Amino acid sequence: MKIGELAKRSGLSAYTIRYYERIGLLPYADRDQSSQRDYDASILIWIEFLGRLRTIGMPIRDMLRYAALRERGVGTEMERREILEQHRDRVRIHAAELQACLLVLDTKIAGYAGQEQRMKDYDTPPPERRGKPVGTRSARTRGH
Amino acid sequence: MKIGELAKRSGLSAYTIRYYERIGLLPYADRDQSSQRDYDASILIWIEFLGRLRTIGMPIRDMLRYAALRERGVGTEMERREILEQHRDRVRIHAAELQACLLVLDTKIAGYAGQEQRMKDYDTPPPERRGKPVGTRSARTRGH
DNA sequence: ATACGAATTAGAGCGCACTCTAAGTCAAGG
DNA sequence: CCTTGACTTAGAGTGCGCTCTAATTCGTAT
Repeated sequence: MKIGELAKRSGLSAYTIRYYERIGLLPYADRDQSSQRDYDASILIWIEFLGRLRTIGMPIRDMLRYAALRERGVGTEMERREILEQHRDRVRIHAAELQACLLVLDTKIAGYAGQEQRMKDYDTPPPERRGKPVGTRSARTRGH
Repeated sequence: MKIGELAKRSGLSAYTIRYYERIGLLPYADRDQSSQRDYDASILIWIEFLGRLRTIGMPIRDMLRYAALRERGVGTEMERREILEQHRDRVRIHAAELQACLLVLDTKIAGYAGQEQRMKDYDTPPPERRGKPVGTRSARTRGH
């Protein structure tokens, strides 16, 4: 399979595939006689897995650590598991924050819906409106 | 309240507060005689709300649309609600994808856990290992 | 008086994850 | 033969959301 075909099948662009190879997320691909990459379908499983890591927001630097361990193969299972577990736990926390925010948002939307035509300059309708310890972002998101 | 105090209370850095004002996310703040920003505590409610939008991953350009409508005040409720609803729906979809990925990840982690010392070069342990339509990222994430 | 800390501005820089350009090679079809 | 289109490389550019620098001005404490 050449890169165009892999791009179609994986959903990544050819640019991204080359980029991933460059940085080490994808293993260096064999080239044919005219130095074009020739892929085995098995790479799709790895790309699919990477896609999942991306969906859950794992930074590329962590995927790289994982990819490096995977290349080393046997004996690296524990470390790989740890990477996965750590990120999973971060995601669970983030997902909970997300749900909390969605809940508040729904209340606000309901507020707007219940107002239809009227409403003054209130930006925060009926419910909620104490407010003291402000701030919602998670530790890993904040940079300082 | 000066910017340092607001920074502490809001969790944003002073840099970020100035940046938000610059781009229009925060209203232009009154300055005192020595042109230092002087904030009213009420701004915290707005910042808290922005924090929530950020937590749910709303891009700044959408927050800006919302902020502009809010500045215009009365008569913009419907549009504001639409912005919120649209993003909420996107987030719900993303959250579902997240859950699906977490599930698969948990299976994989369990696989590693159940292997402890052994395991060959399998990167994808016991369960799963068909694989055909690859690709997990959501429409808004993909750029092509 | 002066030193300190906290603020101001314009604008540069950063980290991330791509995304694209330019210039060139190559195989297959008309 | 020659065009077409898919590929190759190195490296530049993009969009996002901050984050920081430099130079300067204040108000306050010693």
